[in-house]
Amino acid sequence: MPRSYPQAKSRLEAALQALRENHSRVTAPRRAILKLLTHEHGPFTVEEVHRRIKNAGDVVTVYRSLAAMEEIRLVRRCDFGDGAYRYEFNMGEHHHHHIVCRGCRSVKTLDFCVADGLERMARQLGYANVSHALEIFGLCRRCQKKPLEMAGA
Amino acid sequence: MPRSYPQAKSRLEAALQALRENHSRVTAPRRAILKLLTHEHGPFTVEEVHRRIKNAGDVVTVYRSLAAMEEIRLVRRCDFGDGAYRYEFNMGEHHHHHIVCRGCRSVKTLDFCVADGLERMARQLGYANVSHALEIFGLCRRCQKKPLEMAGA
DNA sequence: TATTTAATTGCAACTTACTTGCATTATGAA
DNA sequence: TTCATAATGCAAGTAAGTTGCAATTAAATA
Repeated sequence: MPRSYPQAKSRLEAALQALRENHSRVTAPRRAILKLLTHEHGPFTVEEVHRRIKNAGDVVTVYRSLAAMEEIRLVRRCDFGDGAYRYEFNMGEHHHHHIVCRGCRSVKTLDFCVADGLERMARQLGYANVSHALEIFGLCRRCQKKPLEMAGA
Repeated sequence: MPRSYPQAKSRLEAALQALRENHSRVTAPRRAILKLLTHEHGPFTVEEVHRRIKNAGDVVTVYRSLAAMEEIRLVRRCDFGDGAYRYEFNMGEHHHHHIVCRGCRSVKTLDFCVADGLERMARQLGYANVSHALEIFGLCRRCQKKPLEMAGA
């Protein structure tokens, strides 16, 4: 059940504005991609974005658009370790993490982070440009009842 | 500079024993792979393991051997988000994490974990079979001086 | 508004990491 | 020593993502 964000429209407008400010162009595919990402709870694989959108154009366009958006920090790429990267809208929102169901791949968002201390430590160890990736995996309640979907468990 | 583990030999013996106890067979490729993993500081990609070993046989064999070893928890797979999984020897050792240089891909091991609390929380939220993936990325001191290697930065 | 330029797209071909099927080989239990 | 079956090697196959290039088009400028 696609959950809609509040203020999705203004988020979309802000995103398009950010594109323009970065000498990127607002095209039909990009508009459609951002509409999906700002209106529904992701993250989405490239394939999902492409499938769910009418004017998203070629899949290659989706790849390239998302890469461009990631570069200007409109979108964040996450890695659930299952062979396909996922993208979620992340414009200035604070850092957060996910709990990912190994069965149905549903995602719960945690709005805090426990790894700030680790980043600080890495900086003290002399690293620059520090970041981190943290994902929690498990089997959600529904999937615990459906043994067949327990692929990755 | 490959750093050698203390007690590497006994670790290797224990690993071979674990193979046998799991109805797996000790073959030349597997012996060679485990020798590398127990004697040098990883983690290594499949390609690295294959390249560095004389009797490792076909790359397919390395893929299959490492997968088999992962299944019986002799080896842990980690994901630095750069398109190739890495494997490290991890036989009963406690859970830990890495700081990975985005330049040279060198790895520093942290012998503790901050995500236990998160796992507990996920379980309270109803998830079963909980695990997590956490990696820290940064540019190590050496790579900060060599701008050309800053590929992923 | 018309012109211009450079970003974006679509297509097709390619790369890379990894997997699978199957006949052959060889480990280790009996 | 025999023998079941685990593991290997080879070749072919996937699947995700990338690249080159000509055609298109957004938006800056005249």
